[in-house]
Amino acid sequence: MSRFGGRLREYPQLSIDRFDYDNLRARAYFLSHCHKDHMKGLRAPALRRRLQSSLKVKLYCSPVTKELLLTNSKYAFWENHIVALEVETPTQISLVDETTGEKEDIEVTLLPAGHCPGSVMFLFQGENGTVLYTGDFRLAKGEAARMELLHSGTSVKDIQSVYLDTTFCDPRFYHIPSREECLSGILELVRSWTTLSRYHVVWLNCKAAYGYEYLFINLSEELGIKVHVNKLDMFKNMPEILYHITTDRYTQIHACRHPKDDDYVRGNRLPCGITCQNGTPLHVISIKPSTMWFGERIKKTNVIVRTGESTYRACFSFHSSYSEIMDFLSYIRPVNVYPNVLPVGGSEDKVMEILQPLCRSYKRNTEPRYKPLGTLKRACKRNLSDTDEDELFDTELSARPKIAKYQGEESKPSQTAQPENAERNINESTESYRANTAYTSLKVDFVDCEESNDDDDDDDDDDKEDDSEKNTAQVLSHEPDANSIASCNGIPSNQQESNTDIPSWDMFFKCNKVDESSENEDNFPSSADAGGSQSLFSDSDGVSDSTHISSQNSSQSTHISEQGSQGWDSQMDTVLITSQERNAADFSCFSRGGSRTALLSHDTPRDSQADDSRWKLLGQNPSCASDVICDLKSEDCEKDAEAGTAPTQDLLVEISDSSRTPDLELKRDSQSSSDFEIPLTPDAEIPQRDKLHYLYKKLAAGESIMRKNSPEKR
DNA sequence: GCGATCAGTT
DNA sequence: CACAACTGATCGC
Repeated sequence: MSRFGGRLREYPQLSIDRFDYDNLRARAYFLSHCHKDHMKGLRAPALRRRLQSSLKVKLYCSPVTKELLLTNSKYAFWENHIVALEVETPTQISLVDETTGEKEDIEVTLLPAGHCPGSVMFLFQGENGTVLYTGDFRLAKGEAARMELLHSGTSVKDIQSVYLDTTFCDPRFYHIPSREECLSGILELVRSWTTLSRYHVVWLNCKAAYGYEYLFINLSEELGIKVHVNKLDMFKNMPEILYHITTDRYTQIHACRHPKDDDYVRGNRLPCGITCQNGTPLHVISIKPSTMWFGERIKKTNVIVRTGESTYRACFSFHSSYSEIMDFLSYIRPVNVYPNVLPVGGSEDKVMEILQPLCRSYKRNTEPRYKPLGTLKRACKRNLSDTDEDELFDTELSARPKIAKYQGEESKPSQTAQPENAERNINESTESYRANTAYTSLKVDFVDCEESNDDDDDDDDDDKEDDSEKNTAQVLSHEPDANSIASCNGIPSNQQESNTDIPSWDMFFKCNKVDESSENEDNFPSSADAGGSQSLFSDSDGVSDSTHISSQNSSQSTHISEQGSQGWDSQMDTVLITSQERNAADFSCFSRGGSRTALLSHDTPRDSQADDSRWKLLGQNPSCASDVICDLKSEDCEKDAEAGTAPTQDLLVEISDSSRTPDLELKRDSQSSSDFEIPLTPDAEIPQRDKLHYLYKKLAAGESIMRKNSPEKR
């Protein structure tokens, strides 16, 4: 929850996302998105009075945010004071003090934030420097590098300060599965249930906030089932969304709410009141979107967890993970950074310890030489291409490559950020700090790959969380490795980036990233094991697994079939889908295909240019580049998709997928995995071109390999 | 009576 | 698991 006071140090005459106290005297207001914690004071009598006596005070926001706001009658009085600014369109605004006549101009640019429909970041440029207020955001790694308006030419703009969404700025939240991974997991779960009969329905236990729309859209598009919601008038002018939601209760997917909805659902009644259709009782399962995170080393990657007989928890996050935040900030490299949010158990000091080393102001102290201003520069297109190549060959650690790229491209690569960080840290003296920061950027990407070396430390953290799993965890751990490796090899990474570009909901949000981590729910030995084996690449397991898995699958299928009761409870409970799996699974295909199309403009059937713009408003714009990559990916995806088994099987399939994934990969993986858990094997780290080529060929041939999504991160 | 705040719940 | 919201109690204008 935002605790930002509303004003920037550099431009105190503006108020952003806060409208009370001193903000009542602002010369201009800005609203990043329509969540209540960013709207404090927005409908207070005091502000309302001020508007009535002012001709010049305006509230600036994205077109979508304006629409959502004005649909609520409580904010209707803003109607003549709201100015919708197109996303990614620099706009000059005159700030006039109505009492003194004093005037100042400032340029503001809205950038897609990927948090919820209409969410944006504000980039201000004026006399006191360039300042970026992120609002709440979820951007996958590398996305900042693709935002042209954050650049001047091929380099990142000189940004004085960043006011940052630090919701998950804690190493504990190192990794959060990508939107795609989460979406694919949910999709397959919903598919598996709703295909059992028309009386099998799913209730998505979403809170009232905006932000789940892309989930509804994707489920609707993939399954052909509209989502029941309480109201949809706020989307009346957003056909892309409107088309996929309904107020007709007789649909198989519900996201409706009721004060006692949990009780209702427990009683097999939907929040909208229905319990049966055509005299036939409904079979309801509930899926609660919630944030799941994984430490750097965590191995499990389940994005769906069964929490009861008919209840599930699905990974979902509106905010960037720790590694995403670090990637973002390390790319921007502002002079200063200010947290907008205090992480749950954290203090401002702690957050600053993590963030400051990534700022230029901090650097100076320790190392002047290392990244002077603007080291991170990366053109969009370039990035993509670079990434591809790099990933493929660069090496080993996808992560490094990235960093290297960022910094390296311009300044010489001599050393990456690490040195600096390390030094700084030392100076600063904070250890934890060091660990966090130093690695963060780097690790993020490669942790898995390369690092078998480094990580040890990190791992520890993860372990805490994972504890329960342990044994399984180990197995699982392999998985991550595999992934990482794979990614390292480059394929995944490429995919990732491309993915980022591609995802269908891109329009809405950019996602990307994939990782592997794993997590959760432990317990189910059998399932867990399976999971472990699942690792796409996981090697050794792979073989045995497949068998094993198959059994599980069957169990799952059973489960899914509904009653589950028997066999699966024990095994299934926890189950579920690992991110990896998903990646491999169709979803990735879809997303890519879709996204890609989206970019191309197929995306949604109706998308046309107009739509595109709208989507941008909603969340993000299709990233610029990706095309080439996208294509490649898409192909892969398609192939994969084809290869993919029947939809219903997905859950099962996914698991199996991982297992089946490819021997080839397994080999590597095995190495990698072994590296991970055990010592490092140098070999493992360094991908070899031959292998890479081999894998590529396979991909080209449509043969299964690793999942494509996995990519980005490492 | 309305609004803001806080605690508790989901 | 955290989040964004809602509910209800309390307090002040």
